[in-house]
Amino acid sequence: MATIHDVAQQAGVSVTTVSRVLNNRGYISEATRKKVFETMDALNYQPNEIARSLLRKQSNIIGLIIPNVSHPFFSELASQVEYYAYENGCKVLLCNSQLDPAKERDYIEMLKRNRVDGIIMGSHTLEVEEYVSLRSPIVTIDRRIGEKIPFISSDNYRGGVLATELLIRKGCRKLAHICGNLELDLLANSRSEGFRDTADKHGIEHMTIQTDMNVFDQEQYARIIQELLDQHPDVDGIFATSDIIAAFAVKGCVKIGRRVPDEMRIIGYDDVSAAAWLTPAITTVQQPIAEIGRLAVELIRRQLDGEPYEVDNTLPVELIERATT
Amino acid sequence: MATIHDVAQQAGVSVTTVSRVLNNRGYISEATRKKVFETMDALNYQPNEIARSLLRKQSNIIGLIIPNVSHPFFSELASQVEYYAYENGCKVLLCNSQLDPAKERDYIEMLKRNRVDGIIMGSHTLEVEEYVSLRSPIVTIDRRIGEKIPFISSDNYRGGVLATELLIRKGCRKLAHICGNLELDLLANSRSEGFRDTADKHGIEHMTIQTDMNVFDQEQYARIIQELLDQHPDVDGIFATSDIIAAFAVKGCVKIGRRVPDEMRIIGYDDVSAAAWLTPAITTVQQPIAEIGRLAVELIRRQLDGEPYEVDNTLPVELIERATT
DNA sequence: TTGTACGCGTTATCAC
DNA sequence: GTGATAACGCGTACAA
Repeated sequence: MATIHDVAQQAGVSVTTVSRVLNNRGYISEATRKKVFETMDALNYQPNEIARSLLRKQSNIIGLIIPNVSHPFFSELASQVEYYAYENGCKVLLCNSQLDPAKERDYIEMLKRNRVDGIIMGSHTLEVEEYVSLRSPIVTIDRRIGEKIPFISSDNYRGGVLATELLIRKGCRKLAHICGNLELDLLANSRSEGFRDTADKHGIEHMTIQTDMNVFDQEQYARIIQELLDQHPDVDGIFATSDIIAAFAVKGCVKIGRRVPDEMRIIGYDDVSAAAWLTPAITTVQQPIAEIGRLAVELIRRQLDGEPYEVDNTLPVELIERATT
Repeated sequence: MATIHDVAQQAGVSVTTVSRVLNNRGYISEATRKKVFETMDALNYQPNEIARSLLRKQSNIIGLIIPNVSHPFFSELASQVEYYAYENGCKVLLCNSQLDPAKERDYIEMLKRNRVDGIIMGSHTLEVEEYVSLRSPIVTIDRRIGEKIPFISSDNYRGGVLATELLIRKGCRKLAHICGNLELDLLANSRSEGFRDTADKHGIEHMTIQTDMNVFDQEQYARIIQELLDQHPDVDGIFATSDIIAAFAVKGCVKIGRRVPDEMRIIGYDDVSAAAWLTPAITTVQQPIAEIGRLAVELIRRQLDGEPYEVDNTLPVELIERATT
């Protein structure tokens, strides 16, 4: 692959001149500029970004660490992050932690060694201390890990309240809430609090079921739903912490002939696109995924540029009523 | 951030020595090795991969260009690619082309400038010539672009045959096939041939509907289905080119009271995980997504290492019968 | 308007 | 066993 020297030699100028036309800096005569451009594409020259990065001490790469892109919520988030990163001239390095602390740690170190501009953390299996040691700009999604480290999350508590109130308003008498593993220190856990508080306030019987820490374990979802329907036949309303789990709840009901929404009302969380095209379409609490992605990239950039930024970025949620309630 | 010089100075040795312990090369006394290691984590030293890459002329980065990760098929593919890349000590750069030729071209050039180890092309909006010019190892998914460039695809023709035969066997009298835009030069187009040939062979009436070139345009899917059901009420079997489109077909039927599978049989393609947890679960032609991802990474590595490799990697498909047939 | 020389952080080569 | 030094490809003072 041709280097800047090759171009310079071929064009009969110095490397400085080539560099100048490349970066459009300083004064150069129209003649040399043209000649340089010509030899550049004659040689099919592509400037070596690695050398540039080394010099500038910036890679223009953003690391995105999430449990797994194959989960609809994270795939949509990744899509948005990529979109806004591209708009800002950045590249996205995709890291699936699988919620494995070793892999997450490994990825963090890899990103540091590669001098990424910043890290968007959507996976949180490590202790807070491990993150603060890294100096590079960081943004967390759905977890607070320090006084000055910006985090983005939807208004989880309010989401829990909205969902629960809807179920109660629709006449549910006994509620179940299926959430992620509460051992993980996530802001999403507030959904459970919102659920509990609201049910208590209305004097409605309720229960909460945690999933394991595995990523997106569909068999587990099916099993949990089945056990719930089996052991608590009087439950007539479910608030699931994701649309996928809600979909499994629907499936479990259909399987045993429980009619949705007449005999069982179900509500999810996230509003991934699947929630809309499922049959029946799932009532859900919408997170503003595009805004989360946009903000994540912006917060990295702001830290990089030394601009002021908000630490607490709690975004509003919206209840989307569809066919399962 | 500390450099190798800082470590050397602090430890009272030369940079060469530090480099040696870092890479475990040559002979070094146990004493110095220990001392170097100590100062390394005292300074929280992380070797600069960018400098390494510059020297080695290898970045250990694989570029993955796909239409959009938010599409379930590509999100699952991306997940697998990341999995196997990680196993091979590689990183994955995520590039969504949005099926926009300008963005795809832009990403290709970016990847070249960043001297990636190889490119996995899952988006194909450009002419063949534009790909062959890049020297770096490349693997295409679902498109053949040259005699020596390896491609991976499922056995699309056979998938089309299997799906169509099933519909016919189940008693369908008039079939509709919804495929992607046939302007795109994709091997997936063979599914349509398999469909047509099989229907012809059995003397079954059939029609084919193309979608636009937009990525994952859900409103379009809904519209196409509605028009189909509206204008061709006698169609009683649909072969969709993706599970998502199949899901929209189910939704459209439910909406107008057409019972699935009694009055309308529907079959998708891919077998993304959603196909299993949808209600009803979707009958589909399974692509071996994990194997595609594994192979893609391996083919990059083989080209890099100068090992022999297969050009035609057509993988077997499997018909998965579920509730929509 | 253009060229020379140095440094970015590493590793490989050769010398001691 | 260990240390100087020259690359890798580029950008930028500084000089001309």
